[in-house]
Amino acid sequence: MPTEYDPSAIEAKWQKQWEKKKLFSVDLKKVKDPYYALVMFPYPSGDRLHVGHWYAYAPPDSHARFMRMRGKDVFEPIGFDAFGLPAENFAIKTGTPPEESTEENVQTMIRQLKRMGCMYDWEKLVMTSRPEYYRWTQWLFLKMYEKELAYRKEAPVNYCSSCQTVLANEQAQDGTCERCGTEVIQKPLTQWFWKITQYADELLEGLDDLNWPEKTKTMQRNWIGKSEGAEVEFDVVDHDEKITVFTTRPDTLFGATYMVLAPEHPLVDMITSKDHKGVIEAYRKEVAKKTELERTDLAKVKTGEPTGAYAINPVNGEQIPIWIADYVLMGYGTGAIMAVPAHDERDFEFAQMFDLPIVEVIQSDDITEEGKAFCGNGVNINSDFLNGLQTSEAKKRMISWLEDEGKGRALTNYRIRDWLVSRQRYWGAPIPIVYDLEGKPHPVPEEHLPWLLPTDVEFKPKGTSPLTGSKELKDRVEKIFGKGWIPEYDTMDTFVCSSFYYLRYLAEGDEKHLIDPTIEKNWMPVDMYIGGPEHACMHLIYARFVMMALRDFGCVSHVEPFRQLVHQGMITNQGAKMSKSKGNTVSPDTFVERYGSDVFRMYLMFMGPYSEGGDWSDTGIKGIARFVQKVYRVLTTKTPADRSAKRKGSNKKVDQDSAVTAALHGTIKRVTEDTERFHFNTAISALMEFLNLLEKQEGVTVETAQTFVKLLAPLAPHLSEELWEALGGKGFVIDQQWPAYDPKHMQTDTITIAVQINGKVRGEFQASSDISDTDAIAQAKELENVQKYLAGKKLKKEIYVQGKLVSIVL
RNA sequence: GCCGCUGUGGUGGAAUGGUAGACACGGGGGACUUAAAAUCCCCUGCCCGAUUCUAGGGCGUGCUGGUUCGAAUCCAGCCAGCGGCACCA
Repeated sequence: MPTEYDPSAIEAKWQKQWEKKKLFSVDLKKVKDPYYALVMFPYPSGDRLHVGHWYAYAPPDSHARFMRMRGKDVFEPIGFDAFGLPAENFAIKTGTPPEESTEENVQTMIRQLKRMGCMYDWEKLVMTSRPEYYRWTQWLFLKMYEKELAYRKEAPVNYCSSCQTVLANEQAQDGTCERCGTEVIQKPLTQWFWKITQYADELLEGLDDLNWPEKTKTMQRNWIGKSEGAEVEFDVVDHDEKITVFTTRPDTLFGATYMVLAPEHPLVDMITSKDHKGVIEAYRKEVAKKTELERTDLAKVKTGEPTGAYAINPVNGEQIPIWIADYVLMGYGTGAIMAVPAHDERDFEFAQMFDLPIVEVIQSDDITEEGKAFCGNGVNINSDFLNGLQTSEAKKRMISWLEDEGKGRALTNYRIRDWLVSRQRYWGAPIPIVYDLEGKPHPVPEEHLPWLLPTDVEFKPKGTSPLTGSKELKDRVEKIFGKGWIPEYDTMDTFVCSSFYYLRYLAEGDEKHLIDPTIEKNWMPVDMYIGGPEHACMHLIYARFVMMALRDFGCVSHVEPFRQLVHQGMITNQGAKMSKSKGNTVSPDTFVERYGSDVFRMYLMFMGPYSEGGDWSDTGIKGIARFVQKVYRVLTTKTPADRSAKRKGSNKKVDQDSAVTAALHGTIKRVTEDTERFHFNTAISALMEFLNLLEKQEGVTVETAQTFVKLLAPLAPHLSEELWEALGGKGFVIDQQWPAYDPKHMQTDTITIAVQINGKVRGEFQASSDISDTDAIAQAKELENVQKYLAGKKLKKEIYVQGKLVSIVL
C-alpha cells in the first residue's frame, strides 16, 4: 500500500464508481425522508470555472453529503440559466448563434463541474434555453395572462442612439452606454408587466416564517416598502380638478401649509396660472435634462417654482399655494404631496428656502432640535377636533373624518413596482402573444407551445427587438392566425426562467405538467437554498411571487419555495475582490491539477465561515495538502495490519487510551455542530487536532479510524472513499450513518483548573473531574504562587466554576 | 443621511460571560540529505526579567467609559471599513 495519496488517479476512480452505481440519482417517487439541497444554477459562460463557482458549489455539496449521512434522501440537482446577454453579445461580435455557443459552453462546464465530485443528479439537468424548458416559461406567461396578472403598459427603456439598441439596466449604469459611452436616453415603449404588487402583502408576511438571513429579509421588506396612511383630496381654487395625495401622517393635515406636485404631474399644465407658465415650463425643462443620479442626489439644495394656483385644505378651508418641485417623485404615491413643514424634514427645508408658513400641530416632550422639523409622535395642537389626541389616535380620527366627508380614505402604499418582463433582446424565451389586425393581443394557444425562438435573425442591433427581422416567425404567425397578424417581438426577462426552475428539476422532463402534484407535495419547499446575497431583491422575490401565483392557479401546494437560505461570502485575493480587469483572479485548474479537488474545496472551506467568505492564499492551500497526506499516512500505517473486516475477532487488539476516546467524541460533536451551521473551517480544525493526537499514539483502532473517515467524508469525498475501502469498510462511506457522540465519553478523569486572583490568572492545578467546590477552592489556595498573593490579605469572595476555574477576590 | 454587518498576532482565522490567539499559513532554529524538494522536531502577540534559559511580572481583541469576582463577548457613546437603501411623502 502506498503511503502517499495520489489524488488524480483516486478521484477519477471514485467519480467513475459513483456514476456506475448511480449513487446520486434519486427516484423522486420512492423516498422516505426527502431533503432538497439546491444551489443557484450557473450561467454557462465560456470561461473556465473560477474560484467563485467552486465556492458556490463545493461547500454546499459537503453540507448535502452530511445530510445524506444523517439519513436524509438528498436530491442535489444542477442546471443552467442559459438565456441572457453575454451569449447574445458574443453572437453580435462573432456571428456564432447563441444556441451554438451556449450548448458548447454547457458541455465544457459539465465536464469541469464533474471534476468537483459533487453529488449532482445529472439525469435531472435543466437548461432554460432549450425548447422543452422554455415551453414552461411561456406556459407561465399564458397563465399569468389568463388570470389577468399580465398586462401591457407604456414604460421607458434605456436606449443608446449610437448603438441603436435598447440597453439592459446593467448595460446602462451611470447613464452612459456600456459599449460606446454615449449618453443613454429614455424611450417610451409598450411592454408587458406582471402584477407582483398584488402579492405585496403576502410577500411581506411570508418572510416572518422563513429561515433566511435577517439581513436578506430586511432587504425584501424595504424593497416591498409597505406604508400605511391615507389618501386625501384637495380642491383647487377656480378649477374643477382635484389633487389627490398620499400621506402616512393624516394627523398633521391641519399643519399642511402648501402642496407640491412632481414636475411631470399631469395636472401641472391645467392649473398653472398664466403669469407663471413661463417659469414653470423652464423649470420642467431643466428637470427633464437632469439625469436620475443628479435628481436623487440628497446633498443638493432643493429647488421649485410656484404655479400661482391654490388648493383648499379640506380640514380648515384655508387656501394654500401649489408648487412644483423635483423632490416630489412621480413614481411614488400619487406624484403629489401635502407639505407639512413643521413635521417633515424635506418640507421644512423647502419652506425655509422659499419662506413658506410653518404651523406646528404636534407637541412632544422629546426635545425638538432648533431649526429642524419634529417628525416623531406626540399630542395634537392647533388641530380643532384632533387637539389633545395621541398621534395613533389622531390618525384614526382624521381618516374617519375624511371618509365621512368624502375627502379621502385609508390607504396602504407599496414601494414595489410591477415586474416588467419584456426585453428587447434575442436570446430569451419569446413572449407567446400575437396581435390581430387592430393590434389587440391574443395568447398563443397552449398547443403551439413551445413557441419557438426563430433562428433567421440578424444579431446586429438596428433599433428594434431582434425578432422583428425574422421571416420565419412572421410566416408562422400568419399561417396559424391569419394574414396581417403579427407576433410579439420581445422576449422575457431571464428572471422569469429562473423563477420556477426548482420545480422543473422535480418534473424530470414531464411534457404534460409543470410538475407532478404528489412530487411537489413531497419535495417542496427546497430545504436548503444556497446562493449569493446579490439576489436578495430580484430572483429571490420573483421566485416567491411565482410560487404564490402557481398556488393560486392550483399547480402547487406550497406557498414559499425556499425554507432555508444561506448566502456564501466572497473569496478575495489580498483583500480585494477578484476580477478580470484587476488581473487578480485565481484559476482553480492549476491547484486542482496539483492537489486534487478534495484539497482545493477543503481549503476554500478552511478559509473562514461559509457566509463570510475568505481571503485566498497560494501558500495557505499547502496546509490542507499536508493534512490530507497526513490523514492518509496516519490512518493507513497506525491501524492494525490484519484489519480485514472478514476476519473479525482476529485483530491484534490496539488499546485505546481514554483520552483518545474522549477526544474522539468531542471531535464528533464539534464536526457535527460546525458542519450543520456551515462553519466548515472549525470542523476541519477539529479533525486536524484529532489527527495530531492520533499521530502521537502507538496505534489506532480500526473503529476510531473508520469514524474519522466518516467525519471527513462530507469534506473530502474522494479521499474518504479511498480510506474507507483501505480500512475494510463495506460499501461506500457516503452511505454510512453519521457517527453519534456520547457526552459520557467526552469526560476525562483529570481536568486542569485555573486559579484567578482578582480576575488575573495566577496558577493552575490538576484535579479529578468530580472535585467538589470546597476541595477545589482549598486546593487552589495551596498553590505556591497563590499563597504569595494571599499572604496577610482578607478574602472577600471565592467562586468555583465547575470544571473551569477558581476565582478568589481579595 | 438612514438601516445592517464587521473590527482579535506578520497573514487567514478560533474563542459569544470563565486560562485570548485553537487550527493553519508565513517566519526563525535544528534533524535527515552530496544537494534540493518532501518529511520530522523545537520556538514564534508585544515588553520587562531574579541567580543564564525560565520561574515570575506588565501590557494586549478599533477608541472612551460602564456593568461583573471575571468582558474579545453584555451596555452606552465614538472612530474606521464593507454592504444595502437613498428626497418613498
